[in-house]
Amino acid sequence: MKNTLSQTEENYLKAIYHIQIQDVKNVSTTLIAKSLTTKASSVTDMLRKLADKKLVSYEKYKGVKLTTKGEKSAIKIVRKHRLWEVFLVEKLNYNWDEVHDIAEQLEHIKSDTLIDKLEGFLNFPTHDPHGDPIPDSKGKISTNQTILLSTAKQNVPYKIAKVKDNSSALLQFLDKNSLTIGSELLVIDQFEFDESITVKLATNHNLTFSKKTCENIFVTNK
Amino acid sequence: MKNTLSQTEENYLKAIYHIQIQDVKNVSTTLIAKSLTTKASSVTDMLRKLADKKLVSYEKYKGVKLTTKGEKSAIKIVRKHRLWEVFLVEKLNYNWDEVHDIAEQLEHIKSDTLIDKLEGFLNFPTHDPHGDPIPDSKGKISTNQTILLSTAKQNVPYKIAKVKDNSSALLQFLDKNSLTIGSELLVIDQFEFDESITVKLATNHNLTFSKKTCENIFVTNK
DNA sequence: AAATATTTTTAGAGTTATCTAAATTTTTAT
DNA sequence: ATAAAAATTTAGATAACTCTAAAAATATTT
Repeated sequence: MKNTLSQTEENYLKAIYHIQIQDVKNVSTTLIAKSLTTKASSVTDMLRKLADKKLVSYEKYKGVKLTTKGEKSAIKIVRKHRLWEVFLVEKLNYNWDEVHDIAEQLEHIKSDTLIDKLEGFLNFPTHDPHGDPIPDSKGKISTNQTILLSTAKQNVPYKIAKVKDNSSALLQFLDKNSLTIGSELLVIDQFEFDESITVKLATNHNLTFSKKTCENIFVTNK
Repeated sequence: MKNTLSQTEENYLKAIYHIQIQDVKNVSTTLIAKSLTTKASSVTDMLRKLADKKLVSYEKYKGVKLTTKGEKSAIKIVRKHRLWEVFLVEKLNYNWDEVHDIAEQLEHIKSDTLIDKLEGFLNFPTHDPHGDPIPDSKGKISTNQTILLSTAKQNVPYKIAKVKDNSSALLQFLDKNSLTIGSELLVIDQFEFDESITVKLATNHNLTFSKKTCENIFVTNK
């Protein structure tokens, strides 16, 4: 039952996983190709390979879906990625917008013990620096209810739970305003004109977020 | 000046480096093949490739030598390997005989900042868990004088400086006898018959090492 | 429903790293 | 110095992953 996946295979599984939990619809060849910046024809080849290994169920022209086995593998990779991100930020003092590429490499390190030891060393963090939940060693993922800031109600205390896309731009913007996962805020104004939102922070400062920003920040009830 | 090496290329450079600093003679195709458990013909192919990249100087049938550029790359990999080993042992509580394979993977992680940050986090260790020196960020390697235990003088106080081969067997043997890098000892007897050596430890216990063991332990003056 | 556009797959080829088997060169032994 | 042995290289193949271009299937538009 040796199940050695190549880095490429792991990247495909992860990509499929991320599309699958986001888009409700079909996981298509093109979406995968886009997500991995590769060509559709390459994806087709790999899908056949992953199907042979029973990691995905795939029918020509019909899109793809992770099997239980494939999902387990994908979650394992996500777990590794997020734990390494915590390590990089908490222990090596990286900024949360700098860690993605390195974690992208570290997530492929193969060892039966490493990641559990790392998890212990980091004191069993539940979320990564971007607020995404870290699957436990059994693959279980805590799901705390979050909503987009753009849909938040006025005058209800929220805190920032996670950011949607991990692009440096947004992360740096938050950093510049001393905001991070867990920062508390209250929506005090919503402007119909450009759909921007003004929030009051714990520091009593007010800040206005653009529509786009609000659609990339998840909050949870305080 | 993009100098991206594949993992395989890095492994070849490292292998050549290790042979080069050990054996005074020629670094031959066969020695490299043995060290990487691959075939001589594969080595020939790769040597040509590395020569094209000016990482080694290579002439058909004449063996190979790292260029300055190649040696720099090799030392960088060794540095990474050893720093990761320290991390695994000191922070994740691995045993020193368990870390080699994982470090073998971690050494290939590419980042301009990671390894220096890791070094700082580990408090600038000078030696890895096996006693091998860790090159600094400029590639400089501290060379402390060490000799094989088999050539040690009687009644001169030494301490264990490093172990020659990093095989689990020897490391476990040392562990079992509560010996580690830095343990002090005094050679009190040498037997011509089988070339074994009896040493007195700091604990006042005596211990007899076989010839083979003595040829795999380096000591330095206390 | 037919025409058009888009998506997906297939076919064929390139790259990297590997191998086996045969040929060549170097080294060692007689 | 010649013959035999060992080391090394070359030639030809294979496997994994990728690509471009063309063909086939599906989806969209009119």
